[in-house]
Amino acid sequence: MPKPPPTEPRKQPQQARSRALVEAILDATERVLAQEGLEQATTTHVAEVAGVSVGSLYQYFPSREALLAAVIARRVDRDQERLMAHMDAVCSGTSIATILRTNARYLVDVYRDEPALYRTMIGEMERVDREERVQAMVDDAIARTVAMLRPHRAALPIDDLELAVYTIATAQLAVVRDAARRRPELLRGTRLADMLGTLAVRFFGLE
Amino acid sequence: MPKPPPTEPRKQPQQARSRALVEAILDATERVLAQEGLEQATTTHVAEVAGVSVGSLYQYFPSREALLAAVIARRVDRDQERLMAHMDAVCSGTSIATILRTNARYLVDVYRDEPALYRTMIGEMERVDREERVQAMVDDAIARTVAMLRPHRAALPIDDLELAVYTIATAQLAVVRDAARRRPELLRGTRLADMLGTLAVRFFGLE
Amino acid sequence: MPKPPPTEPRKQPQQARSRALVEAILDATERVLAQEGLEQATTTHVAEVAGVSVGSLYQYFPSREALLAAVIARRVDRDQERLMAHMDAVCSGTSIATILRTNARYLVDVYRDEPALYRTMIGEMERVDREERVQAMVDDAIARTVAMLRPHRAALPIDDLELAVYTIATAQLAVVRDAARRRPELLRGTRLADMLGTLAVRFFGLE
Amino acid sequence: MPKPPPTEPRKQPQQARSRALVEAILDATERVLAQEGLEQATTTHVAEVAGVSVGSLYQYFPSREALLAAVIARRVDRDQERLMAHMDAVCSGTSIATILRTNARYLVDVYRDEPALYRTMIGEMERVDREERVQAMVDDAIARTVAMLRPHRAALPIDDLELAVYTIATAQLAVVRDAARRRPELLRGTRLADMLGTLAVRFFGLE
DNA sequence: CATGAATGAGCTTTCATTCAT
DNA sequence: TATGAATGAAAGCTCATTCAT
Repeated sequence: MPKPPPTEPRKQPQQARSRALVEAILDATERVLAQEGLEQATTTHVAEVAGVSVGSLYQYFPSREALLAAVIARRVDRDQERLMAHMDAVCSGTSIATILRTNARYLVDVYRDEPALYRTMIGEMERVDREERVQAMVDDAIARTVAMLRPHRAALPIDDLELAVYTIATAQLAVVRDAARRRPELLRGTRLADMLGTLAVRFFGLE
Repeated sequence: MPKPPPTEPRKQPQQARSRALVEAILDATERVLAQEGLEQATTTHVAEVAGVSVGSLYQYFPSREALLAAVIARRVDRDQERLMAHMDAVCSGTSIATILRTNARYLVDVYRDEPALYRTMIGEMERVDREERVQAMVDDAIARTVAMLRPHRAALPIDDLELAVYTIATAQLAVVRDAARRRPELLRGTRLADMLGTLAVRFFGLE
Repeated sequence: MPKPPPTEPRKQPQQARSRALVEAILDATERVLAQEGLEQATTTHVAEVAGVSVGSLYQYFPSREALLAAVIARRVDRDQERLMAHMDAVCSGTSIATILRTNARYLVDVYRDEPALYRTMIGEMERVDREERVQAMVDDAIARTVAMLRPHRAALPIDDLELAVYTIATAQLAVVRDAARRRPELLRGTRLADMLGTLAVRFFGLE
Repeated sequence: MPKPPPTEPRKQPQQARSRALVEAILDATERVLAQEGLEQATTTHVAEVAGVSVGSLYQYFPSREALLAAVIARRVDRDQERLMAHMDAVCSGTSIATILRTNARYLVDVYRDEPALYRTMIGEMERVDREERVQAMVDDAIARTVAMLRPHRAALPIDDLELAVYTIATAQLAVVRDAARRRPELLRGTRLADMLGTLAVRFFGLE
């Protein structure tokens, strides 16, 4: 039997060639996940789609599990980067209400591109890398928002600020994910983003 | 085929026995899903845990897929029943705000019992029974809420009532599910339920 | 695991009821073999078609193997009876050529009724009951024919009479079986029977 | 997929290796069929006997069915080749009687080598590859013989030439097969072949 | 390093057979 | 005795993983 699979990335590919290979494999995995689903994402098939051999795949990913984790990690990192960059850019010199509304709009943006991929991945996200990255990203976003709101705490009709931010963040994220899966058309326009902005703004009694 | 003896509740005994077996198998499946995850929910293992043979399992469920679908169906049916019963009971003679708050509390109740199970199941729910039950239940709940709010429409600071209710319902459900998965302790107290109630109430400008 | 299955008939059902049951089961088996094929002839399915429980089936047939053997045995016995009766009836007071021709016609008759059944059974016949009945029947028929021809031995252009009869008997049987499987329409008319008669007659230099 | 090095007989080495494996598996299957019978010819067991893993077996044969079909196909192809080569060689410049006799001898040759294998295979042949190869081979042989005899039609005491050839061909084939199964010793000498030759010759009134 | 044929544990599913009722 | 639910061995097949080339 195959040994219990390690999950850590096998190496840090520093060479450009390796990096390119890793990216190609991750891209192929995303493509398969998005178009054919989790069950079809076998190592052989992914390698095939990536145009490399299974052996090469295993050179960079010690197990299927690790491959899936890496796909998720990459997505999450990208999303986080975008989100954080956005929050940094926006956090200075605007009203909190505006910030909350812009954030909501941004969140919708992130999920708009690849609804099919997210549909498949969201389920796996929890399982594969639960404690690590996704968690961290969300928690980081929550922490930043808490930090942002803390100065205005007194003015807000909120007891437990941390819980409130967790609630609203989770709510927004979940609605976007649900829409990605079941109502992708909602991601196209502005209405959902507006609604999520309003949700936050009213929740914090800002309007 | 020989008939059962003409006196007696006809096939009650067999049916009772069968029913018990089916329940035992479903229970075992839930246990495995909750404690060991989807991949470990093999037909052999589930049968083992249920204390029956694989053969018996297949007597009642034509395939692994069908078994998983049945687990979900049972859960969803139960939850829906509880939720609907609750909504019926509550909808008369109280303020809308109170209704929204009570609903939130109830939603939390439903998910409190088996967080680990829902953690695993939620991913599968989409895949196995997406269009049918889960969908129907959520949509039904949304429809009821829309119906309830429509009379007060003019007073609400809401453009698209249907979208608003979808948003808030999805948000509440998702937060509860997320909590079930990642912060089960939140389901124990009242704070999360209160927060979700407040989320809805403020969103509809009712307070 | 099921024990190595016995093949002997479990009991000699002397009571009429039992006998009827056995016949019903054998009939059902033939029907299933003819219409659905060997693979579908599972014990459960046969029992179902026969309108009895599997348990009852096992009361009379100790194994599936035994059941199939019994079906074949019954067929063979019947065919043999018919054939022998025919040969007895025909053997007195006619020319050998006529006898051979009539035999051929009779052989075709036997296989005409249930081509689909024979199609399935012929393959099994060899396997299930090879040495016992089919063999015995053929050998008996050969012996009778040899006996019939021996007096005229001198007049026949044949060295090894036994081998010659084996050859012609096997040939006729095989052609009929092949026709039953692949050209059932040939069994309808007289042409095939005539041809087989001619085959024998000419082989023995009788015409 | 990376290309093989541009010099060298391209994929010859792999193909040679694969081919050897395929042959090994087919050989093993024949051995199992001959010595243990159809039911024992499970994919696992065949792989074991061939000294490869099940996985490898499935790399080359998509299913058990396909494996059995391949065994039969290989046998039939070989036999057909031999038979056709023989008929071509023999058909010029001899009397028809001689041709018929030689053919019979040849037919016996083909079945002499592996009686046990044929015993098992003959049953399967019908089922697995009925319409395709076996049929084609027999029909081809019949067609050739018909063609050969047609010029002498007037001289033959035969009405329906096609039916006559079908009859004699089927008869000869069946007798040989029956002998392969039940009287393998008959295949050793010349007597059976002579008898079958005589059968044909006399049937066509050639002697 | 890359390759992809080879491996084999383990999954889903079937069905002959038994035995408590 | 008849029943048919229960059993579990064993089949066909897949796919993550390895390693000789």
